[in-house]
Amino acid sequence: MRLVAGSKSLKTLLIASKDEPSIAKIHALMILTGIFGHGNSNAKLIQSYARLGYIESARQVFDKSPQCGVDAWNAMIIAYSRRGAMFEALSLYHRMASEGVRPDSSTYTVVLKACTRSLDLRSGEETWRQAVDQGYGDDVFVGAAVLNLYAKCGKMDEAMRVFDKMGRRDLVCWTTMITGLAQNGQAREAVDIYRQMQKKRVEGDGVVMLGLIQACTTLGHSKMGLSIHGYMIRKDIIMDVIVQTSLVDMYAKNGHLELASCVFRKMLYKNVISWSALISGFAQNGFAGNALQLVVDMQSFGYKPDSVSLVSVLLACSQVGFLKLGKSVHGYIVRRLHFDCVSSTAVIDMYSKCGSLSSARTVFDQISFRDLISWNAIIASYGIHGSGEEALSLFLQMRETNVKPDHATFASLLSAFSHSGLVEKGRYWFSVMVNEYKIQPSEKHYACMVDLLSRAGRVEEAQELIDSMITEPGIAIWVALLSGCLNHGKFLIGEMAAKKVLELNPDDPGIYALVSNFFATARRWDEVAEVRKIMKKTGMKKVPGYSVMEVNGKLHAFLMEDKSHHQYEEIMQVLGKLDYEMKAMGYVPKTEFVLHNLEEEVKERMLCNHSERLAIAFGLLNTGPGTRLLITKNLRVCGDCHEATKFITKIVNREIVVRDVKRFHHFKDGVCSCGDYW
DNA sequence: GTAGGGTTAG
Repeated sequence: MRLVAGSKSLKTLLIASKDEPSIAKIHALMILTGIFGHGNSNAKLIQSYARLGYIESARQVFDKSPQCGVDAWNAMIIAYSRRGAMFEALSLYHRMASEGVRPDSSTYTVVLKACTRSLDLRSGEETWRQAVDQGYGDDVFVGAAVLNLYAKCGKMDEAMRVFDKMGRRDLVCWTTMITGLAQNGQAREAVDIYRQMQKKRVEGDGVVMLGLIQACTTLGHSKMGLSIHGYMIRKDIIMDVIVQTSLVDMYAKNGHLELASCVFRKMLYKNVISWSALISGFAQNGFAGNALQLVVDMQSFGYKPDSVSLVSVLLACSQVGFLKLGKSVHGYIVRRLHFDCVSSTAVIDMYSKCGSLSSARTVFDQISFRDLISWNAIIASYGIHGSGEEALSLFLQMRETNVKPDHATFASLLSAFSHSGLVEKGRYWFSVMVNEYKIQPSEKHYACMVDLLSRAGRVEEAQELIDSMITEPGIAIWVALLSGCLNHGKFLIGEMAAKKVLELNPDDPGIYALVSNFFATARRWDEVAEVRKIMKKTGMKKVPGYSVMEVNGKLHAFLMEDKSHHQYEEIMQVLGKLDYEMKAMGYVPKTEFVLHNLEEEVKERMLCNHSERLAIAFGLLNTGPGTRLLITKNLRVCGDCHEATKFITKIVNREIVVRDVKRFHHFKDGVCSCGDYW
């Protein structure tokens, strides 16, 4: 090998080197030629070692250098910071002063970055003060770094204060503000800053657009998202994989799954994150089947699902009650990936929604770190299974920890009380939430309380609570009151609630179905017709009810009156036989749960064709005697099916678990765990 | 000036 003398060419070689031995060779050459120790050659060596992850070798160069310039110190600090070794990065920075090396703009920038990575606000602010002292207060790089520190620590007020005082702002400073606001739930303010930026004639790039897209995602503002997308195309702004992924995410989260898929298909370079964005979009919008299919597709394209994409799979499993798949995903994450706080919470949620409350609890008890959301998940689990007492006991355990309950914790707790009919406990903890925790009750909390009271038949008290509200009660509250009135035959208050509901122009067909059910129960057929007319006019159709059941690791879905099933004849035979036996035991069909004004006999037929009945019959046909059946329904279970299922458990001597959109019903020996509160 | 701003999940 010919000796390469020039320091410049050695540095070029350094940049090209791909492994430790080749850097070491150049390192040796530098020592031989006497270049090492001059200029910033040691800084370049440190950078090269660090770039490939050889941080110990980098440190050796640093320690063995006769003297280190600021570049070498900076390179070493960056190396530690990138590796996540914040303590080493900071202690090097603190050592600089005693070794007589003056930090430069880069030093402050990278140290601030290190503090941001570890969310160390105190050290960050101290570094920022020192930077200002040393005359770097107007440096845009240092400025952007401190803005980002505040943004990542959730201190947007502080960021804004610094931003307002900045003499010079470049694109990165603007972007940091826009992204920071968007990620801290201040999406409108993010858009305001962008408008200011436009006024100053600063041209945005893809990263700015990404911040705006995130703002649209949280605002649910698909129109603006669409126009940003169009703007990028018109202005030829480069959309890399990150920007494109954020578009997929934005469209998917706003429910425009066709647009999301369209952007996704056109992406030339995809990665696991882009796949995950699309998968979670489908899962979150309730398209569990599509989400699961996408995971299969992803693998056939050579992408391995990671814990993030698997969390979406778990969500999909939760939605359809696919316990078998959920279990294997759980096993896979534990064995092969990182079972962190997020994935363990998703697993807890999956087990609980797939009917295995005890497995959910086991996972919860085993995990080493529990944050607010893990606690909320386990409390909510007991709630939907109707164990209000156990939900409360977990809440009391949570109070012993450092994790502070939030509005969602109380929403789950109150709803747990509601499902268990624990009215007094609900009243008590509602007041604790307000008085001790100073949590302003939201619409959701009021809805829970109204639900709790009116489920228990105390609709007058519920109405009093509504009257005490400072804010205008929203639709969820009137709906809760109305369902209570429907279940307890309180037609006077019910009528008032029904009118309020209709005034608020709900866009959910399920709500119209409830109003219509209410009037049907009151035998007010004119009003029923009126509601149906509104539904027709606004082009709304009742969401078709369906039930899903897993048998032998495969999912089977049933729609109401589903004749397409290959076992339809056998299913009808089973139902006919059950119907006969049920009636002999005293079962009377509750035909008031049918929407239409039809002949009694037709109504009865429609009832026994409800999707959950078909699923039960299918389960009885295809599983061994004594096997527990788990059925997942997309709507609330109807009152008649609820009654019938109780009879069926007695006849066939089986446990039947039905999960509806609100909670679990464990039917056994003619009784339901909900105690007929639901 | 490979120093600062960026993607998915409970």
